[in-house]
Amino acid sequence: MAQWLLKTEPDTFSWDDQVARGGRGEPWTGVRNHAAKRNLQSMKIGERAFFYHSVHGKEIVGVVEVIREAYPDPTDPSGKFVCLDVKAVMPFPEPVTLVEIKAEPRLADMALVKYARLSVQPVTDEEWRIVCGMGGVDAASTR
DNA sequence: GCCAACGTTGGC
DNA sequence: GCCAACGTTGGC
Repeated sequence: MAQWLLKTEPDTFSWDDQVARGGRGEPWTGVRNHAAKRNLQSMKIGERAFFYHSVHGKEIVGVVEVIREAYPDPTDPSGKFVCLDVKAVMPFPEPVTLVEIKAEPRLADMALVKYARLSVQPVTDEEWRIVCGMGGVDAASTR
């Protein structure tokens, strides 16, 4: 089971918006980058992803679950890119900020640090555990 | 097929 | 608001 990180600008689509969608979930559209597209296509139903607020907040605010695997992005006129659906699983009691992640030596290799602009990123098992711990949740409870 | 110019993203 | 990083475009 792989883990992921999805970036969104909260002005456009925030954690609260995601929670408001409930179990119906929400299509994760707008990815226009091939590295991110490959990651989207690797994501399987039931896998978890961190929900990251870029620009405003710059923090991981919760965990979402993939409920529909990659399909053509309806917002892409070229038809080349894909999206998938996610639903909210749980919020982080303590959002984990980019500053905190950068200050944690064990997270120095996180894609969020090394490839700041990649909007869909893989997260390793160890990174998942560390970030969950910093966010105040037991990593096992996110499964 | 190379690479300079340009546009976009996102941290600061 | 600036600008570095990086992806994309288009001329050659």
